[in-house]
Amino acid sequence: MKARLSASRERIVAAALEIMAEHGFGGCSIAVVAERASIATGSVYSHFPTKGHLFAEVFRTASQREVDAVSRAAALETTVAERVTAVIETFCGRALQSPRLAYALLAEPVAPAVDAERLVFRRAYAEMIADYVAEGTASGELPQQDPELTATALVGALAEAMVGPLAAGVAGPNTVRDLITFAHRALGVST
Amino acid sequence: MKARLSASRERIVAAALEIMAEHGFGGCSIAVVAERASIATGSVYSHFPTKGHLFAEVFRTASQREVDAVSRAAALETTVAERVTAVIETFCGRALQSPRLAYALLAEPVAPAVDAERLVFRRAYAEMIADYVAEGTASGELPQQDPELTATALVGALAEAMVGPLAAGVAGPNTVRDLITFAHRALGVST
DNA sequence: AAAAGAATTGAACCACCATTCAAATCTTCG
DNA sequence: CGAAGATTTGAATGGTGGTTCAATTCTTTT
Repeated sequence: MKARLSASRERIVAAALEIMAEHGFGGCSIAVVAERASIATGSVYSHFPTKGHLFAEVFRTASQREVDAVSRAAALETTVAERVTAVIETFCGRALQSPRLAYALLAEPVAPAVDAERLVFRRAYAEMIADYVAEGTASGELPQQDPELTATALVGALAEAMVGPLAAGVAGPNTVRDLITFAHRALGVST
Repeated sequence: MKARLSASRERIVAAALEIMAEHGFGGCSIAVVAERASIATGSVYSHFPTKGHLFAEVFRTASQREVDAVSRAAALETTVAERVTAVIETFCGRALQSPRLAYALLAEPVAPAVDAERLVFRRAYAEMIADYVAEGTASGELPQQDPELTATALVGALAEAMVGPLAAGVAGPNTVRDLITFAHRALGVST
């Protein structure tokens, strides 16, 4: 019984995730999500108070997955330079693999309730990077700087550099390599 | 007669600009704009086919103004480093002076038709900066790099670094200074 | 000054979609 | 098995706000 309840809740989220990865948030009406989850539209409201709550959770789930993947990749490395390289390669690699999803998470116009989650998403990246930068300045690998600001700016740089390729459907073969160079220079990695 | 026509067209755009600078695009319904312009709601449609067209033009007008101001400031300088400094100072200074407008242009969720103009807006900045970067690599002031990518990444970095302060209403006193340092490092300006 | 044409008015229309709720179905327990 | 309670159904509701259009007002022309 409880199982059935949480099962259909998960089916709703899963259905919404699929649709959003295919068509973005724009294609996600309650009716469409309910149909994909094989339940009635009204039943969605047994599990979520409003559409905003549902899609906030969907956004959170999808973005957590991304942050985790990037975080895991970075953790395998040791120097700040290597970690930032891993962050960029993973971030860009995944974005180019699932462009519709990446666009939805990074840039698609959405309702304010969902937009708030996007700030959290970007801050999660920024905090991860800020930690590495702080390590680097502490150890002397990097010159003195405000880790928060550097990290925020880097996240912005990555996101912006991806939006074009995501819209166009392709990235130049050197985009990722050049972004890594950009980031290393910006951090002050000694060459 | 013709004068009257284009006069009220301009009044519509001016009214929409005011409202958007005060309340963002969210506060801009056709009815509100028409009222501020002292015309009937229906009359808006004698000048613009749809709401999207109107606000695309409004967005274009506002952003052109910003790009021009930044461009003018940069043109007064000579080295790439100084020009980029001028770009950042002008960009951030104006954004912090008119936070509601800056937020609307940079980050506010909007209809897709208007969103398309945002890409143009950001590209205009990126192209300006790309020209300077190309100059710099040609003259040897900067190391070899892809000017387009560097410029795009810098625009993203600036925008992202401003969103927080715009939402909070204030920027740390060192934000602009640190952003300039970030940009100079990223470009490879020799210290 | 009057007729023809253009522009303006603003209330009504309509499409869209989130949200609701009474009826039907299913689950649990005496 | 049958009653009580919980869940699901999906058609109906409602709010929002862009868009339309017949009636009106203004401008131009003769």
